[in-house]
Amino acid sequence: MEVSTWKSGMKMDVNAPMCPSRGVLEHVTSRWGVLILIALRERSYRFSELRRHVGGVSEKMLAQTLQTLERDGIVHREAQPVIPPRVDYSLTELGEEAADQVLALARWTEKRTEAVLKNREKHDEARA
Amino acid sequence: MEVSTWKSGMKMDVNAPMCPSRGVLEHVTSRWGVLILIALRERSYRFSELRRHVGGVSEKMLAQTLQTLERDGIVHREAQPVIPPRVDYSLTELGEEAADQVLALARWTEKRTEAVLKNREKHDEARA
DNA sequence: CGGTATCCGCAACGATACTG
DNA sequence: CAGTATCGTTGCGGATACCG
Repeated sequence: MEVSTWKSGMKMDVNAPMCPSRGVLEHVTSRWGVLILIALRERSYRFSELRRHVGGVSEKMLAQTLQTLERDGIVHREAQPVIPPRVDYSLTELGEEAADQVLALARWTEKRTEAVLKNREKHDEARA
Repeated sequence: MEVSTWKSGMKMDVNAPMCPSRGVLEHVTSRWGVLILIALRERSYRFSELRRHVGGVSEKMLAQTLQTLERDGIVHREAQPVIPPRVDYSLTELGEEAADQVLALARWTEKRTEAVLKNREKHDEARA
């Protein structure tokens, strides 16, 4: 598995990585990207609905993350020309594949969170 | 899948989330966490070796990320009392599980990066 | 070699106000 | 309702220096 193409002496611009897959990976593993993918895997959501379902995300970050994922062809945006406006977000086929992977990771995390918490306690008291 | 326990009107502190699994998820999906897990899944690495293998990471961020993952019980740190110092990093059992999930996601990303790039082009020219 | 400590700039982020 | 615009802050992350 190729992780990097960086060589010492090269100028490394992380936001325009020579390894473009790293950029894609960062989009789907981004803080809100992960939660959006998991939510949309169940069903499509409207903007505000999604904002409520994913707790703690600002309007700005939700819009921004959705735009990024739409540009990547992972999220599909369907705006209906009605008043008041109605916009539905859903996963593309590509997005469903991504969401499956992300969900597997999230499920593992949930299953193992208790173990991680125990480890933190042990580690902290060992240090004290 | 429970994504959030946030309710409107609650004070939401994202760094001490009511849903602790979100914190764990953010550690393993963090920018360098992902790449470290993938590297360590192959074999154990020494500090500088790991730094070279994961291109573009600063000493500070590498140390910081490793400490976080060690505290979570995902990475094992073994320091040998020799001169010059030698420290090896490897995955715990918990870490191997995590790395498997992350690797699956990374593999998917690599397989689909081309498709994403095409989508970006189409999306950008549609906007122009 | 394998870190820690310190400084600091800048992009990311959140809150708020506003618009179609 | 579904965003954009603006602004203020924060904390991520790089650079550098130093230590055991």
